[in-house]
Amino acid sequence: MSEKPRKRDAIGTQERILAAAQAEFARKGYDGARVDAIIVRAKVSKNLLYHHFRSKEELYVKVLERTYETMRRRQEALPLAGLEPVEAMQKLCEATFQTFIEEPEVIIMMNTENLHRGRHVAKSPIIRQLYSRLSTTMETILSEGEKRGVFRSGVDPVELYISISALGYFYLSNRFTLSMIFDRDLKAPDNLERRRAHIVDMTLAYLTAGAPLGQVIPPAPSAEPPERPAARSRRKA
Amino acid sequence: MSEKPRKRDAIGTQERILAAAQAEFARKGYDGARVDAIIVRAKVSKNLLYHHFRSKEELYVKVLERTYETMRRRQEALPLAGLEPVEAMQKLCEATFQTFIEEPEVIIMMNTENLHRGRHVAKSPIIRQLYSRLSTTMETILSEGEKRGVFRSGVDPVELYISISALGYFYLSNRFTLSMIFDRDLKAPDNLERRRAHIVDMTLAYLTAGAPLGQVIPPAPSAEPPERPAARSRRKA
Amino acid sequence: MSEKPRKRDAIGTQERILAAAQAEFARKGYDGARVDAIIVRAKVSKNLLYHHFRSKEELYVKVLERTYETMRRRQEALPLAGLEPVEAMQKLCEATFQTFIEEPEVIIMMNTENLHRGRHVAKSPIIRQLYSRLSTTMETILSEGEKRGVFRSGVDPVELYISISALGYFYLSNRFTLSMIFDRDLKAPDNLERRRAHIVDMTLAYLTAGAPLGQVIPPAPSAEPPERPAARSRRKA
Amino acid sequence: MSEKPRKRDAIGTQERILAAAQAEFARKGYDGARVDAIIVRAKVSKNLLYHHFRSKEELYVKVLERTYETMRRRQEALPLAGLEPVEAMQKLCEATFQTFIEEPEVIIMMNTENLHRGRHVAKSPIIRQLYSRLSTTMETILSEGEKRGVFRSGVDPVELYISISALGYFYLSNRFTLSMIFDRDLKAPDNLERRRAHIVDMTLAYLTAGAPLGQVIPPAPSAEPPERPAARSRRKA
DNA sequence: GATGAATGAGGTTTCATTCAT
DNA sequence: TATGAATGAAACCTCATTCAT
Repeated sequence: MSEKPRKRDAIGTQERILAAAQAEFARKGYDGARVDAIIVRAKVSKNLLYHHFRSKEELYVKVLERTYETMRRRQEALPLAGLEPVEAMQKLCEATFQTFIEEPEVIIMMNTENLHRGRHVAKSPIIRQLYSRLSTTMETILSEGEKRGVFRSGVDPVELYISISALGYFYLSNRFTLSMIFDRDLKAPDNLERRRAHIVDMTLAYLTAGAPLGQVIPPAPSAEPPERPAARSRRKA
Repeated sequence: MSEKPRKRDAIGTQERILAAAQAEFARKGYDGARVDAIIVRAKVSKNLLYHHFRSKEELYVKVLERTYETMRRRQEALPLAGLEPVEAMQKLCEATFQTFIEEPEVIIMMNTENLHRGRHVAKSPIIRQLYSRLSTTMETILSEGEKRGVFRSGVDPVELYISISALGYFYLSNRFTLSMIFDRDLKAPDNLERRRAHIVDMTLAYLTAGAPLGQVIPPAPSAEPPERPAARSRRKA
Repeated sequence: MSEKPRKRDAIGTQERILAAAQAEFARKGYDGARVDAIIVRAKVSKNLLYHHFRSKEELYVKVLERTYETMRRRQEALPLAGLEPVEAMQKLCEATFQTFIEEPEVIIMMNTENLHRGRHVAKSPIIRQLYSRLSTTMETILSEGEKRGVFRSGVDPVELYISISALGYFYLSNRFTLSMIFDRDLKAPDNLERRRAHIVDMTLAYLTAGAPLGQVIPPAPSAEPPERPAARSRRKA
Repeated sequence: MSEKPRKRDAIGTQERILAAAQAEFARKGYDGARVDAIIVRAKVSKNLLYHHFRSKEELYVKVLERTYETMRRRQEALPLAGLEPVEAMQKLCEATFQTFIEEPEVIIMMNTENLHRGRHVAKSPIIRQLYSRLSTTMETILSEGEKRGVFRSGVDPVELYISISALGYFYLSNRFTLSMIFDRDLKAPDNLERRRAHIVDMTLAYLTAGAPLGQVIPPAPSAEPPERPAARSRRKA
């Protein structure tokens, strides 16, 4: 990041271009992004960009793949093994939200891709892999919770995953209009904290409602949300 | 709507332009939209468009306001008065989801506006009004539920509203990438039905968890989701 | 040509662009031609060119069609009716050569089109028409000559037409390299004159060889080659 | 030709580059040719190409010289000595046509060079040589024919050479547009055969017309046109 | 009021060529 | 020597907007 660009360093150059492209696409979307802005940011000449990437679209696809790769990496890095189902689910919710907070390009890249009706993901084989590992994780937690009687049965893991993502993603992706409507700065640390708790709350309430062992007391938030300064609970028991 | 365009019919012309613009913006976003495509769709001359709207941006803002107006209208049309809190909340969830299904431009307009960091909503006074009425509705239902002991207390209506929206909005807005990842056609009628129920389920589970009267049995879906054929329950007690 | 461009004169503008494009394409071929050079010559802005013609290629096709149209017009303008076969054939040869001299863009446009393997002519319906009229003319002359016993029989009109064209076209199209090789300025008036006579000579020698009435004495060149100062005969009887 | 490229084999490398360049220039002309396409075809690095040839233009000139050299070689290889004038002339016509058929790059290289108004030939001393030998051949045949009374006198050898070339060159160089216009595949073997005979026919008709011994019976085509199956006469006496 | 010709600025892409490694 | 990264210049094309008719 702080290394000065070396000459004739193809990999480094490509990295710089990709980083610049990611920043630009994540600020402006595909159509709003400007190749000129990317080359300025990457400190390369226009032709060099086209030497490494055939077109704006190819560059965009590469950035998109990187975005999915980022998400996959974070999901795989989640240490859930050995946790109780409730705690594991809580950590999963928090980590999902945290990813959207810390990798804001994810949201715009996905919005952009969906604006284009998934045209590019459809072609990229890399992306399908994303869910394979996640799916296993999710199913393990759910079946363990069910076995122990703390989760209801019959939960559709896909619906649940979509919901967990939705609760954090939408909050962040639409924060500008929502902030206007509700006159509340959704990015303020306190509000992020509250949202994090709310997401966990809704998810666990859903999973434990009607479970054999009945409603669990929602746990306190995990002591340290990943990679962020300590958060304080505002939750009542 | 079916009247043929008359000359000197400024309102009709403006309407046609707005409708065309909405269609174009809702397909391509702001940057992807083309003024030329709008005039072709609206069957007007370029000059006429610029006569009625000063610029692409102003036209976009007008469409954006229309979008919010649509949402406001639908919210006001919701007949919730006199319903029990649980049923009212259920209907509110379903109606919210239904709006996103039936007015798909809402999603892209809002994504686009948030891509632009809410630059335009900020300037438009019309938009702030959206929540005023909704807020009252929501608070009425929540306090009534609390009073009757069927909802927990201390629910933040803003968080809840965001969540209810999120659960439907994200599902639809990201359906292209999600469909790829999960290999499931999220727009298929059956899947929409399941999603509708899931949203109600999560919302009510959250509200009733820890409520004095304990977990309520989630009600069957409302007999007729707005403008759609009857839906059947797939839920277990 | 000497009119100054009027504003908002679509036809005039298109004409100016086409004329400029013809000049540029006829100087440089398709790949060597520069859109920038065309707009400078036509005194229009780049965007205006693209307003009237969708692309460089479409512009090229339009010029190509014009070229064929020019040839067709000249062929139809040929007053051959009522002439003796020998004289008619002589005039046809001379007129063909004269066309290549006076419309030099014809040669480069056709060379260019053939360099591109006829990709554009293939798509243009206009061009096939070229031969229909010519074919009739040619067959009339040939059969009349045969009937009168001055031309041999069994002449293939297509081969003959190709030959008549070839004798003038190649001389002009390859005049730069030929001039080098032979150290003779092929465009000099005297040399053009000699060539014109040679073409007539070869053609008539071919047609009259073995004809019933035997070898005719080649006639003196027509008094006035179309639009050119009088030519003198250098031929021996 | 079938040797695999060795390192340090400058000649082989140069040859490969030239062959690739010839193929590329002969397909696309000078402006349409791409240096990148040449290096890919030649399987050399960009630097190597520029090491051996200073520029695209120099490379083009080298290819052009090769093209002329090819023609010169073929002309010198023609075994005309000892033949009767009529037969010699027939063989010369056929060989000329055959060269254009078998070395198709000749046509595009010359068209290209003439498109550029002979700029490069002008500088190259090699090219002037082309005609020196040809000239002798031609004059020998003509004077012998004249002496024997089978050819007319006063024939301009330059005009005649241009005509003989023209009759074959134009037929092939413009075959795409001509094929369209006449709806006849000019490259089909039968049509090539007819053309070959037609060229001989026209040439001999011209030379023998008005010769002291009168019109000769055009001879049957030479038994074996170079590298092609026997051709049959279609001519009537 | 309606048409579409005209424009300036800027978009993406290409090409021959050079040069560090 | 061989590779392919790097470059400057310029290519074709697009877009929102204005303005004569």
